[in-house]
Amino acid sequence: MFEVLATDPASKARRGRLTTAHGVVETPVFMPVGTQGAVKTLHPDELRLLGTEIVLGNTYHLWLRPGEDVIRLLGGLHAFCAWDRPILTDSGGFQVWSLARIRKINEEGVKFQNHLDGTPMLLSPEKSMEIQAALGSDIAMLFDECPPYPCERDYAEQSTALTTRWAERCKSWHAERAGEFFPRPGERQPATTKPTGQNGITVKRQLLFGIVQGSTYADLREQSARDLSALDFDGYAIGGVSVGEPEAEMFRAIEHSEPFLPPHKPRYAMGLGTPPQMLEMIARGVDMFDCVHPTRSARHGLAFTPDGPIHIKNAEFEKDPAPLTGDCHPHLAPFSRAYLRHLYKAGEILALRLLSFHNLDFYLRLMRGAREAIEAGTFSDFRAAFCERYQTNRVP
RNA sequence: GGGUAGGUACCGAAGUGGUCAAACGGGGCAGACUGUAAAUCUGCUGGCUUACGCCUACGAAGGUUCGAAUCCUUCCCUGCCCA
Repeated sequence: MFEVLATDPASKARRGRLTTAHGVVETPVFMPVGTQGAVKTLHPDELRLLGTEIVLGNTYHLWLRPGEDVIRLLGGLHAFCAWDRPILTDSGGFQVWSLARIRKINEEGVKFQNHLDGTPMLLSPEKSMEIQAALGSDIAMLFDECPPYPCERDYAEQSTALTTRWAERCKSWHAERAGEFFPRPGERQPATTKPTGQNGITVKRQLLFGIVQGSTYADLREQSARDLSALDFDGYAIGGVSVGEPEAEMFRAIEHSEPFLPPHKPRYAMGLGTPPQMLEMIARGVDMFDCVHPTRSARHGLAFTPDGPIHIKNAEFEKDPAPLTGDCHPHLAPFSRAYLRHLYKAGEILALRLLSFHNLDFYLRLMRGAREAIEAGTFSDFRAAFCERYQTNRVP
């Protein structure tokens, strides 16, 4: 399922290949976020044009609307949103943390009122697994409890233990029942489009990833990583990051978890990060990322460039004839900064689409660059050069 | 020509004696955004000043008053109605 193809001599960076039911994912990889079954503003053709290998969907949001039954009836999430490449679904644990107003966590699961109409609901490990199986994602995330930052030691300890117990329940349910949903009875084998490479491996089941918690406590991170490793998941995420903690804590969360995860399984840093952060994470042994930053920031007028992000709405670009970057994607190359600024300020939807496309291109290209650098054994130079330019040469 | 309603900051629009450099929108300028309740949110927006503060300002000019965007006089301009 996951092969490590090359490693960087000067860091923990790995070049890998993850095989799922809907195709191969080359790592390190960035996964655009498509919470409600859509990467906001973009057509699947555009995602393919970008070379997107895998996208995210969200259990919580799709459960509430339109409901997993609807999606199952329409042929599963891939068919529903016309995306034939891999999909990873997040379990809903994060949403329970981030938006459910009134929530009560107990051993069984989380009781809360949903954000749409306040209906009382219960999300449990089994329910999350069931929804994800019904959606038919290639990778399901286990249902965890994402503690806030900062987090008291006592709470973190209990929360981490709970996540581990839930992990066992997720695994049991998944092992016993996911097959009823996935692969879907009668579903024809997906016409897998393998973005790069072919490895002859076929996967006919939904993969399941564990999520390491432990907040900012090194020993809890270690314990969590060890406990989850013992459960033998297909991959391991590091959770409880991107919840408002300082960047240093984010890196420490990785450093405290990674050594205790099996080296032959993919590692996924949930919800991260900025371009330099991702390279730092790769150097610490992370293989997979997802983040709303490139797409949300795009909708707010931020465009990524090798010299750092720029606010396209700023007056300095009013008459700037240059494209966003010197080596723009051909899809974006015809457009000047002045035009993009105009579109944004005029409230034209096209601005949001073009900037989303551009930012994802920037992220995906950064990952391709990292992969090539790891293969070439030059990742450390690549990382240093990128970060140096990104952070110091802010040029309009 | 007569009547009538008005002229407030970049625009629209409140305010009708002191707490007004003037509410609120828009526009403009800047910032934030990390497992997406986000095409969202925040700050600034007369001049000088780090600030205290000072200066200039509610069509124009005079006046009343301790004090005027607010009251009085005249003038200029605009909308509408009548001739």
